[in-house]
Formats: sequence, structure tokens, C-alpha cells
Amino acid sequence: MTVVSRRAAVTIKDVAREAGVGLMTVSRVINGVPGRKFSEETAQRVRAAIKQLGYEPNHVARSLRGQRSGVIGLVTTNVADPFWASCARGVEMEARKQNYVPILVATDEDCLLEERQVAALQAHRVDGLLLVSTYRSKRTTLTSRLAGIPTVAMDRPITGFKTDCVLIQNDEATYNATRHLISHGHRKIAFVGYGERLYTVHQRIEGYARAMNEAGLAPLVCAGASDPSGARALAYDVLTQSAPPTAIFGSNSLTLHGVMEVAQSLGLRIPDDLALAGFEDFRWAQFVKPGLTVVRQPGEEMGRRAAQMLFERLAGKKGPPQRVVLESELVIRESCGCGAPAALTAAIA
Amino acid sequence: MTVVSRRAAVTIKDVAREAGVGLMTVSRVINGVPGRKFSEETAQRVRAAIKQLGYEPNHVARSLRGQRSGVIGLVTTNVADPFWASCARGVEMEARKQNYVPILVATDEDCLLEERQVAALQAHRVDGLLLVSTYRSKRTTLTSRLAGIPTVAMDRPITGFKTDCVLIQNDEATYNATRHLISHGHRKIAFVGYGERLYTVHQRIEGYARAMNEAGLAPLVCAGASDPSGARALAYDVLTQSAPPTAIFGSNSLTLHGVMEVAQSLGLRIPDDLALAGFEDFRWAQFVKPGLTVVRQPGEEMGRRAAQMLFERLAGKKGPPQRVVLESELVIRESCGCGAPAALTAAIA
DNA sequence: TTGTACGCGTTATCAA
DNA sequence: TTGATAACGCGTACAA
Repeated sequence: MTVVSRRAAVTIKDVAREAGVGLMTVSRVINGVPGRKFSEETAQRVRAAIKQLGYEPNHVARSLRGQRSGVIGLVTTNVADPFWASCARGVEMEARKQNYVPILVATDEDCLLEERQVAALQAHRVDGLLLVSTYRSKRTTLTSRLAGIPTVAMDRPITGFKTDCVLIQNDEATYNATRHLISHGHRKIAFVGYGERLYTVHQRIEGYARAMNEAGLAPLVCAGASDPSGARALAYDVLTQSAPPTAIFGSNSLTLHGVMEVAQSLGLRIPDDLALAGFEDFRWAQFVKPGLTVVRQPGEEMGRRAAQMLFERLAGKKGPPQRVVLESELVIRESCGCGAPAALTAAIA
Repeated sequence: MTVVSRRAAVTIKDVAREAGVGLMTVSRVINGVPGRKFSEETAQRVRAAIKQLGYEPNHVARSLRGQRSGVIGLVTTNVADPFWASCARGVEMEARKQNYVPILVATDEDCLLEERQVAALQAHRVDGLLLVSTYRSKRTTLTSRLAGIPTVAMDRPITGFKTDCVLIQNDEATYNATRHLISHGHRKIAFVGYGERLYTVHQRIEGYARAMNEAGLAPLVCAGASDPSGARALAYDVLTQSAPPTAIFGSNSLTLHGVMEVAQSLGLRIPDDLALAGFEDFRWAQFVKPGLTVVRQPGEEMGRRAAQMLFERLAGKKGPPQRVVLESELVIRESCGCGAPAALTAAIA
């Protein structure tokens, strides 16, 4: 692949020539050193030249020189998912404040791809990493790579690697949602979701199972899907067995959607024949009929907080890895069996 | 801001020493020049050393040396919007195929911010730009900056700058949707949307007005919102006037959502009291009641195609700017007044 | 207060 | 087939 011709970029040299000063004077004016080692008059000339030539400092050269690159890596599983999209938005806004830009890559929940992407980010000399890490089913060099770069884990801790992380309450939220379904009189409640090796799924199953056990009910976990059709298959199997559950907790938005599709195709009315609750609120959830009872996760805030923590580390903050857990919220609508469609929300402490 | 210590990276020099060869031999082995200018035996030694040391080529240095940086800029208005998120996803997937990574920045529909972001991308020496450009209400240096970087416009052309672009059919889709509403007997149909200076909004208004005029009806355009609350205000005004419209076309997802909220608060039944159609399909649209009749835009494909066009240019493709227009599709559900909730879709030629 | 020389990691060029 | 050298744009260390 050859590169097309590019307009010769204007460098610090051009500015120096234009302003009739040395290179370093220009550099100093640009970087505004603490000690003000130049006269205001020359500074004026330099600034004029910069403007005139439309000079823009070359981050690449700065970066090579050993300074910060001004780039961070943002590794999610798939930005098309609204939750990761809002997370990316939070990161982007925070990065902008700090004059940083994020490189966006995806792992598709594949630990090998995750490793490759982290390696690529490393090759681009990012100053830090924001990482949504996937369960590692194979040996990878991930943790040794991570040792070289300030990293903040988002949504899930990184297996075998202690670092700053921003998580969201999973168990407690699922516990409360399950209890809520139980309070509606359901005794057979299934948990449908992705593979339980995923940290968040595991946590959610824990909360679900705790609520079930406390109520003396037998947990019914259907985990192992990895895409929409898998979730549908799981839902179909559990809903067509001899004594199907009267309620289902959907571990994520895609799963919940799949359950709805299957329920509809089976002619099940919600919440009368099948009550539903699950994960992830979204803009239109109020207009879905029946309104969905879901756990709302602060995705944007997670991105923002993670970015903030990373920038603090980049600014030199010392200390042991920190763990921040953001609260989630159970938004009660109608799919659980509640009559009132009003904004009856219960905050989870 | 100081940078925390970073593990000293292993360079090509280390590899050369380890393998007992010169720098250039290593470089040649890595880059596998066409003419195979090295013996297989030395190549083996070099590859072994690379593996042993865990060497990873430094993109930053490559970039400085004048080669491609391996980075492209991806400028959208806001990734939290599902449409831009799917677009970003398309770009990301295509970039991955080409061993490129995208830097993600947002403009928030602000032309000044757009300029700043493009400048930042320039400073990072991106090889190319994928840009969702906003209407320029103020003088900016955008076009002169763009002259230096291969650029593909997405969703909207760039004012005053001819370049490759990937657009989506707006007028035709809106024309068809409006005609569909008219076919249901509506005579007073309002168009509610964002500012008409936005290219896409302008196009949609054209299609809407054409359908109205052809039917001998008077267009009723309520444009000028710039956020959800603005859209709600617009919807409220038009729905509470003396002779309110019996149907509304919502120019984007947020607007359509706002109209639904207002309609609900006014106790309007859809589609009986108010028929609705609008832009942007989404995963849950089938479960919204009534099902939403919307134009489905191929966001991911747009991102993918734009990225492909950019990489073709980066590979040296010559020729005048190309314009690709992707087809959109009217997904007919129930909000327009159609009874059948089935997947009755009409492709737009 | 200002300027010069060097090095960051890589590749193009040229010589061996 | 290989290696030495210069250059990319910038900032640090030092000299003027």
C-alpha cells in the first residue's frame, strides 16, 4: 500500500524561519515553559508566524521524542451495542477535556483478538488503556503487555491482573430484580444469558441464585449463549419444556430481546403468561409494550470515571489499584407484572 | 502532566544485536520487501530474535519517518447515538481488516468543534479522515485543512469541499413514507425535525414537501430543534394548535421519540388520533406499541463503505471524487395506521 | 534570553 | 545479500 502525496506539513523549522528566530524559541513559546525564557516581543513574532503558516505541532514527533503521545486506547467488545456506545461516549468526552484522543478497537468477546488489539495499541504507543476485558480461555501475553501501560479496566476486572477498575453493581441489582419477580408470586424463574465465564454474567447469576435460595426456590440457569440466535435457542428450550418457568430474567439486552421474540412466537402474553425482567435500559424501553422492567446501568458514567482514573494515573498519581463500583438502578415498569406504568423506580443502595 | 515510568520498549536495535545482524536486515525481514533481499537463513535468525525479545514495531517511529501512520480519523457527531454507533462499528471492522486503527472524536454538531477535532487528528498525522460534517455557520479553516488529508465524507457532503462521500437516500425514503401516510387518508401531515440547515434534514424536507405538493397538500414543516427537549417543544406546539395535524413524520429517532412522549402526555392514541412515521429503525422497534413505521438506514454499511473508499485512496487510487448513495428501506409497521404487524417491508428502489 | 547538537525508532539511499 | 548513514520533527541538555 503506497501513500498518496500529502501536502508537506509545516514544521517548527518553517515557523522559526518565518519568525526569524531559532527552533528552540518557537518550541519554548509553544510549550510555555514555567520560567518564561523568552521576551514577549519574540513570542509575539512567533505566534504570528504560527498563525500565518497554520502550524500544528506534530504529535507523532513529540511522541517519539519520549513525551506523552496524547492518545489512549479504548478497547470494548463492540461499539454497536448501546451500552458500550454510551461508555465510549463518556470516554470521548473526558478525553476531549484532557486534550487526548481515543483509539477505538473491539474484541468481539474474543480473548485472542483482545490480545492482538492491545498489542496494536501498544505499537501505537498509547499513553494508557481503557479495557473491557474478556474471559481468557487461552494462554495469552495480555497481562505481561499490560504491565507496561497504565490501564483501567471497565465493567469487568482483568483476570490475573490487579489494576484500577470501574465496575457496575451486578449481583445486587440482579438480586433485587429477582426478588421483585418472586414478590409477584413466581416460584419458577429462569435466568437466561450469555456464558457464565463472563465476569458480569457470573456476578448476575450469583445475585439471582442468592435471591432464589433465600426464597427456598431452585435456581434455573440457562447460560451459554454468545449471540442473539443462541439466546433465542436458550429461551425456546426453556419455554417449551414440560413445566416451563413463569418468569425469566434476561441477563442482557440482547437476551431479553430474544426472550421477547420467542415468547411472541409462542403466543405467550407478557406479563400474564410470562413475567420478564432483565438488564439494560434504553431510550425506547418505556414505549415497548409491556414496558420493560430492567436494570439501568450508568454506561456513560462508567466511561467517564474510568477515563478520569486513567488521567490521574498519567498525571503521576501513586497508590494501590483502586476499585470503583457504580450503582445501578432497577427501573420497574410492567413486564414484571406491576400494573402502574408510571416511572416507579427503586434505587438500589 | 508527567508521564509515569514505562517499561523500556524493545527496539529494532535490540533485535539486530540479538540476531547478530544489521538494523536494515531486521527492517527488511519485518517488512518483507518484494525483492527478497535477504537469505532465508538470516531471516530465520531475525524472526527468532523478534519472538524471543517480544519485539513490536513502533508505529510512531514509522509514522515520523514518513510512512503511513496506520491511523485514520473517525469524526462523528456523537457515538452514543445508535446510528453513529453502528457506523463506527462498520468503520472499526473495516479498519481492522486493513491493520488500521481509528481515532474516535465527536463534533456534537458544532462546526467549531469539528474544526478543532480535525486539527487534532491532523496533529496526530492520521493517514485519512472519515468525516460526518456539520453545517458551517461560522468561518473555519476546515476545507484548507482537509486539502492535506484523504477524506471521505459520511452521511452528508462537506460544504464547499468536493471529496468522496457515502450518503444515504433521504429524500426518496421520506417521499415514500410521506406518500404512505397520505395513502392512509391524512391531509394534514407535519414534518418535525432538527434544523433544516443540516444536510440530511434538508433532504428529508425536500422529499416530504414533494410528496405533499404532488398530492395538493400544504407542507407543514416544524424544523429547528437541536436536542430532545427542543423536539418535544416543537411537537407540543404543533399538536396543541387549533387544527392539529393527524399525522407526523419524525425526521430522526430522537424526534420521533419526543413526538411519542408528547402524544402520550396529551392522551393521543396512535395511530387512531395521530399517525406516525419517521427515521431510524432499531432493534426494539418491533416491540414498541404500536410498531413503528420507520426508514431503516444502513449505518454499518455506510461506515464500512466509507472506510473501503478511504483505503482505496490510501492505496493510491486516482480519479475524481466519487459519490455513493446507499439505499434505505421503509419498514412498515403499525404507527402509520397499517393493521398488519407483520414484517411488511417495502424496499425503496 | 537564545541557539546548537543530539537522540527518540524507523526506513530510504547508497555503498560494500 | 548486507550494512552504514541520513533524515523524519521535536525536546532536553548544554553552550553562548
